[in-house]
Amino acid sequence: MSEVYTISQLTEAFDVTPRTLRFYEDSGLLNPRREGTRRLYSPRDRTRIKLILRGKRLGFSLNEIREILNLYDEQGQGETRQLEVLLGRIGEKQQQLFEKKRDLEAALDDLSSLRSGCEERLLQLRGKQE
Amino acid sequence: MSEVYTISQLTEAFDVTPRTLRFYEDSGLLNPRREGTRRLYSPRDRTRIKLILRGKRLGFSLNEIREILNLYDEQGQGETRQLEVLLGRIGEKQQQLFEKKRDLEAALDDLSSLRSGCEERLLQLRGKQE
DNA sequence: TTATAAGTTTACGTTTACGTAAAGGTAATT
DNA sequence: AATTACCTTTACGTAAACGTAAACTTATAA
Repeated sequence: MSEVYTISQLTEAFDVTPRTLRFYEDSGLLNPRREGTRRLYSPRDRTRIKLILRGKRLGFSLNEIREILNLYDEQGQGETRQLEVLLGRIGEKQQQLFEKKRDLEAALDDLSSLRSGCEERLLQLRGKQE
Repeated sequence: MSEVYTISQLTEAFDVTPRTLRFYEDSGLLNPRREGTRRLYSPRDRTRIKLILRGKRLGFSLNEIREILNLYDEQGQGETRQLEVLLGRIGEKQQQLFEKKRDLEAALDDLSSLRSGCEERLLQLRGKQE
């Protein structure tokens, strides 16, 4: 359980280049501490990278991903009003994800139909052939 | 049931600019017929636009989307070998979508947990307050 | 002690997916 | 006849998300 990671450990783990992690840092998505000039990433940084990359795979921009990460950050400040606002923003993001889920399921349905059609056609062709 | 659409009809329907549709055409994703110089889009073009935009929302690049559209196109050429290859490619795309679905569900789970935590915290605060 | 490996900053380059004029054609109103 | 609406092509501009090269530092290995 090493508490910290070097940049190369994380680039290997997530299959990204150093440039990518530095770019995310420039964009304000990561904040590794420094040992001299070297970056040292914490487990927290690591999970943030995981969230960033997952967000990218789902088609979110880095700006949208920043909003999501902020949700996790602002959770600590336990002030009633803050929490209420936060809950609203969480709800919006959930809504966005639900919409994506609908899109995804529609796409899966389309591909299933296409597949069925092909399989059927293939059976017919093989029937004729024998 | 008008069989054809002008560019402005489709830009309104899908909330995109003319530039976007022309760009998709330049990219080889659409092929509207022409009446003189004007573009006339068929129902087929229309459904292709729908597929393109859905693909974009799911984080696919236009190149990846082209691959998907090609699956639909090549379906007609009923030659056994062709269909077998096609079925393989359909399977790959389905696989990609399943992976995205896993990502999506993980993201939804995370947000649900975050939400629960906030709601719990909020209840505690309101308990103290009264 | 001199490579070698791993890290750093700086800065220009590149791809994708369009945005945004500019300059013009055509068809229906006014 | 001239305005208006809608369309066209051409072409340069732009934001996002990095890639890539150059020039340099620091620590470990040979």
